[in-house]
Amino acid sequence: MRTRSRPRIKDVAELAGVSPALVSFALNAKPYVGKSARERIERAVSQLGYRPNIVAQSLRKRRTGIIGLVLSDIANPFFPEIARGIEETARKHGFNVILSNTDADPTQEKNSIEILLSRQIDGLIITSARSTDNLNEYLREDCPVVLVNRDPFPGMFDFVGIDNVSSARKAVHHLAELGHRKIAFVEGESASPASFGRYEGYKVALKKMGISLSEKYVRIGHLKYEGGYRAMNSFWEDSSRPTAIFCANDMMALGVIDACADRGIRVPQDVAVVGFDDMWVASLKNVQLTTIHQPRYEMGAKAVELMMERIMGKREEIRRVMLPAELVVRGTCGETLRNEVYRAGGKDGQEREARHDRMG
Amino acid sequence: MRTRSRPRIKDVAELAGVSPALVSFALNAKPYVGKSARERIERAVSQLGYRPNIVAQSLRKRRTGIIGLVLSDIANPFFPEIARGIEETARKHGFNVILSNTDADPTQEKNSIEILLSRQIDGLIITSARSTDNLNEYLREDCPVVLVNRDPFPGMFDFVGIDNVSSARKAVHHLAELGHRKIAFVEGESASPASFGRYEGYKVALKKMGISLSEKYVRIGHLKYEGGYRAMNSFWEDSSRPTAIFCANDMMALGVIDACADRGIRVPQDVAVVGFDDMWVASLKNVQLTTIHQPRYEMGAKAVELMMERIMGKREEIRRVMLPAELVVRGTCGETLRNEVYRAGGKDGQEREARHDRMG
DNA sequence: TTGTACGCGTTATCAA
DNA sequence: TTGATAACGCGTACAA
Repeated sequence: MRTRSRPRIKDVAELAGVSPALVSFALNAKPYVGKSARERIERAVSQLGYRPNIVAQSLRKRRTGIIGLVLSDIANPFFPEIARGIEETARKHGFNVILSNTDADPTQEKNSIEILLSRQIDGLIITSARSTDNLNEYLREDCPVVLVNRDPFPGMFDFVGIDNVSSARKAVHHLAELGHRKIAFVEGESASPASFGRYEGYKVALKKMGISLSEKYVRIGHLKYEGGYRAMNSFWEDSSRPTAIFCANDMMALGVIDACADRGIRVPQDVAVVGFDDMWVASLKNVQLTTIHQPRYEMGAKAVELMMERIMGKREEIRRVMLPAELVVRGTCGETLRNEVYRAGGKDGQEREARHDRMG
Repeated sequence: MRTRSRPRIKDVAELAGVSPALVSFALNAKPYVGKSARERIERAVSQLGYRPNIVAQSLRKRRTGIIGLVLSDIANPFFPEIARGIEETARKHGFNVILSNTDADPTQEKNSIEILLSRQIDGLIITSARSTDNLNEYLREDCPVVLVNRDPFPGMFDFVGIDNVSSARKAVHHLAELGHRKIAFVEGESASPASFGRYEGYKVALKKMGISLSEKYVRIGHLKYEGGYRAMNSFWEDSSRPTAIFCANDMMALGVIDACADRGIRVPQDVAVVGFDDMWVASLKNVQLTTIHQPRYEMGAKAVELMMERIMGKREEIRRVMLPAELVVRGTCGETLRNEVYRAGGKDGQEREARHDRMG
């Protein structure tokens, strides 16, 4: 049995003996509302349990207070922390977030974005866009767009990410300094500018260390666990056996490590492995993956900050924000087993703790 | 420079030489719209790039097509797959999802729900509600509620979850069958009915196997990694050394395992460990955690199905749906190292693969 | 097939 | 300064 429909502003106005407009003014803390009227209105509001209808507000104000978040799959461990940063920061600014998964399907992505625009969202955040996406279409839309993690069309949209080239360079440089000369690379996917940047960094580091680049040490793993697993097997079967493997993400590194386990190859004694992302699994004692830490929460939070500047009309020019990404040395690169180097304090500390929390 | 504001239905009507009402009929595939008019309308729509304003639609139709999803923290590895199941299924039904994190803070939760109700959401899904939450308040609201994972007030709301008692019983029974008599339990938190159910199952299994319950084998780990870590240390320091440890979730099991690693205790040779949830980490070769598989994607999907029945007014009575949760035997319980038992095929297969995917 | 009221607040105009 | 009235945002539903 449904209860009576929700009270409207008119009901409040009648109960308080004023006009609806005055109720609106009072609720929006506008000036020029008499004290006695204000009090009667407040009483009426709480008596009726009145809550303004945000849909009606949105229609009139031409602002919904909703940000659309488009990503391929929230169940992919890379995204949840970004989403967290986005949602929490948006909420602090009085915005809500609509989540939309695209399965990395361009058609699906287009559909999602169309619907979000129909919903009159105030801003659109797209994470891990690919160069094959037709984002140009949305340039003309009256809705600010911020990209996170990947920037397939640099200079066209606001962007938050990290410097993939220099981060990858750091990782490979570290391996080289440990004495490795046969350093392999497991690439992600070609449509990902992030993955491509990491390949660049790999090449730059090799060059700087005087190591010649060889195709036989490069595989594509499509950013997936299975891809890393296959890449590792492929290295061994081709007898192109590297002593170190740098992977464009942690997922592939885990695949590499598991392939090693199946073949009885010891990590790091026989092969050093380095990943990229610093998923929370990486810090488990049974994993101890050396990797590049991506500040995912902060990426999300910063994306919303950029979005707010746009929504408030405070900025016109495109901004590209690069957050620091640091090498986290753990066990799999063979230097210091079970030694974890983290920069201390700050938001990052909180974040780490939150990661190990879970409700059952 | 903003482009012209988006076209309205009036613009389409004028261009097509018909009334706005007819455009509305045509777009909503209502019958009795003349062929020529229909064609002119379609042309006008595509020429102007018209998209109906869903906010206006929502106001008039008294339906927003939005489902609110309230959870403590999307970055907590337990939730993303549930969220995925919810979002994907909702999308298939033409609904969008607003995501709201509460940090398990009742005040924050209340705020979130109030705002969602103000947004006139058509349904509310709450995952991992606690007995301390004041959900009763929302019973009177004109908005269907479905709970997922935890059901603090059985019979008051629709619910989707698993049978925690029998699942836990299965896990403990398995350990007992392997010969263990000193089986410890690391509990989650008292406000969680799910965690409580697992404790019940633990006790039932012990009784059935003729093992007496002892307080010294029970600890509280608050569902966190650190809690599991501390619990394990506590067992050893108290000299109350169990030969097997059943944890109310995987996160705590990982903490237990890491504590073992730090103390040189071998898993499973010295201590068998069993978790609960089957997070994707559990299947890594370096983890191999025996655990109870929770069909999280399906829980989310089913929650939306229940919600749709409510929204369509097809059902009045409360439903409690219990999905099957199975024991997945891996390495940490010592029976069969590196043997993974999964039921084959079905949605679950897809899900597993998706889990190992990630965009970089 | 069209005119018009309506959903529910906000904002501009006007009156006291 | 304080308040009321009416138009408006944009589609939809119903009577005509």
